Amino acid sequence: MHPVGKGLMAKLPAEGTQARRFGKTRSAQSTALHEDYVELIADLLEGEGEARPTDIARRLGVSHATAIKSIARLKRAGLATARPYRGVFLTEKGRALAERVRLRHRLVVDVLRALGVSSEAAEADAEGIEHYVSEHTLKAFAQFLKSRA
Amino acid sequence: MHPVGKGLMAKLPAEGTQARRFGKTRSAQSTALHEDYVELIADLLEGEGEARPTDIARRLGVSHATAIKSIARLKRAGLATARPYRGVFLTEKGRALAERVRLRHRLVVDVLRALGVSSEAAEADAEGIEHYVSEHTLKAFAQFLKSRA
DNA sequence: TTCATATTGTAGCCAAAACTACATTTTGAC
DNA sequence: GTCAAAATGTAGTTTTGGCTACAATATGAA
Repeated sequence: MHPVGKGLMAKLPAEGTQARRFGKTRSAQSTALHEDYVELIADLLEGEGEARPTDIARRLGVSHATAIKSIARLKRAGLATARPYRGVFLTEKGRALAERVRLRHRLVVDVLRALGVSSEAAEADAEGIEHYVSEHTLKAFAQFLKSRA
Repeated sequence: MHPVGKGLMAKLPAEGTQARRFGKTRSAQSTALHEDYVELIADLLEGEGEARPTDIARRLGVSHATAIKSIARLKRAGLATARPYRGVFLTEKGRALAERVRLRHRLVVDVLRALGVSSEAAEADAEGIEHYVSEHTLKAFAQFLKSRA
């Protein structure tokens, strides 16, 4: 994927605490969109049997042109396949990503709800939050949920 | 706060569950950068007495040219002031935003730590997560922390 | 005071993600 | 089988956020 960041985290000054608090966010942005699309496509394929650009666009709240362009990027990234007028499908890599994203999404929602956030807000916020939860934090979330089950 | 979202959630198809799970994320992206910059500038002003573009760039891990462009956007947004070769300052609005961002950041970090996430991971993840935590969720976080104090 | 160096600023390029407007293809009703 | 409507695709524009390369300004040592 190597979105943009090449020598980003390379020579950080390491002066004090807030030196490395930033940086990762930037290259993660593009990943977030991929994840949203892949997650939705997986949902559509399961629920409707097919994932058409118009449905994707409607669900994401963007124009169909935007959706089609993003799907092209997904293809370039090796996450999806799509032939003109034939709908969108996920590659093996895409399916794996979708599965990971889905698990993570559920975990984040569950944690938020456990903390007293309403279902609606939990769903809404998780959509943004989930893209920034590291593996480490994810594990902590799982353990927390298990401990209070 | 009303970050950007105007008519986004307006005419959603409301078909089933995952209809409104997306959308907000998109327009929130630009806000996140503003928040990062304002937060950092406030830190620098407090800690160093001044916020120079080069320091900002280094801390954010971007080139100084990028930082300067972003500072220009901050100015356009009424969050900062800056005169050539004179450093960057925050407007009243900018300071208010910085304060809100800082509070929220601390709250997110504290919650993550309370859930068993290490300090380092909590700091790192919070940097991404914080931009997507709604007021509602923020309140729940505060209450959760209070309840287990 | 001069001048090298560091800082700051400007210009120009690129890719992503959004849009509108227009063109093409499919599909379903007839 | 035709043809209108819906779906899909394409083109061109904008803003953001990133970069490199180059120009201009400050600053500090000598």
